[in-house]
Amino acid sequence: MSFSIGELSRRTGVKVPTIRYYEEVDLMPSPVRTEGGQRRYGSDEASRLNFIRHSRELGFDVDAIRELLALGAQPDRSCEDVDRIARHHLSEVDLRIARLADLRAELERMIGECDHGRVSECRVIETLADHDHCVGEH
Amino acid sequence: MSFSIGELSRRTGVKVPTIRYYEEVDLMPSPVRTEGGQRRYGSDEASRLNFIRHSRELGFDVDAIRELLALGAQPDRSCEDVDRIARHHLSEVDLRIARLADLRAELERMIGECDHGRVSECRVIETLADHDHCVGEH
DNA sequence: ATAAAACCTCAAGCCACTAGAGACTCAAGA
DNA sequence: TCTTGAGTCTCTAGTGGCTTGAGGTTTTAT
Repeated sequence: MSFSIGELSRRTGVKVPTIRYYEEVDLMPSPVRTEGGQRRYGSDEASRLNFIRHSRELGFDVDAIRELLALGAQPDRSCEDVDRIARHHLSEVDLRIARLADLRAELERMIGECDHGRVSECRVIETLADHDHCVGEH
Repeated sequence: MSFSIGELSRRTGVKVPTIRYYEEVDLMPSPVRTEGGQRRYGSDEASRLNFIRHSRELGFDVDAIRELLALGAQPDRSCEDVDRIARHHLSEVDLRIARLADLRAELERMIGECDHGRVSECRVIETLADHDHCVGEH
């Protein structure tokens, strides 16, 4: 019923030092301790940690997760705010994708222009040196 | 012919503390100083800094830029290595785009399933809590 | 009883900067 | 020439989300 931090780590896939870090930044509560001072966890903590891990995998930052956890603890509340946080995050992900796509295009164009000759006439180096060679903006 | 760090900043769009930081990590050489100890730059430094800025905008990390700068300084050399660095970076960008796209799909699905009722039956919260609700892997 | 594995705390490191404090220098105008 | 104020200097610390390591203690299995 009660297990160590190593076992919690195995169950959730979150590394031991990371669990301690989450405790430090108050994402995880301070657990009970054995007489010798070691942490002992139960299934509630495992669920919470799974929630955190999954949220992190989806790219939510620690502040957003804190908010989501707080909202999750109020079951009767409307889930409007949850939706808002998720949508906000989605729009940020969209932005990052768009920026990366631009960048990718620029990189590919740059690489495509290289004739594999000498550095002195390398278009990659030239493009990096002079922003004016670029097609889009970044 | 010789200008201050603020002027260099204006010409390149790189912030003053960032220029000093680049000097510290040896991306930029230590410039000459006035008697009073202020940095003075010339157009070579401005070109180099433009190269750095543009490379950073394209997402190259500091180590890659150091390599590119070193290669750029050897004009007679084949630009094979330049190509390799750029292609390597392109493939990493592709990876990031792919991961973000997966994530985006997951987020959108999650948001789409929310009926805007109470938190207790919120699919967003549920999905975050339980990885098994997910379609792909991450 | 002992040995090994797991655990503890605390501090520092990572990346690429950014911010702020407190002191100094420089260029332009009076 | 003097003054003013904008710009510059160094140094330290902070950011996010951890990771790594040292040096010591506890737990567990034999």
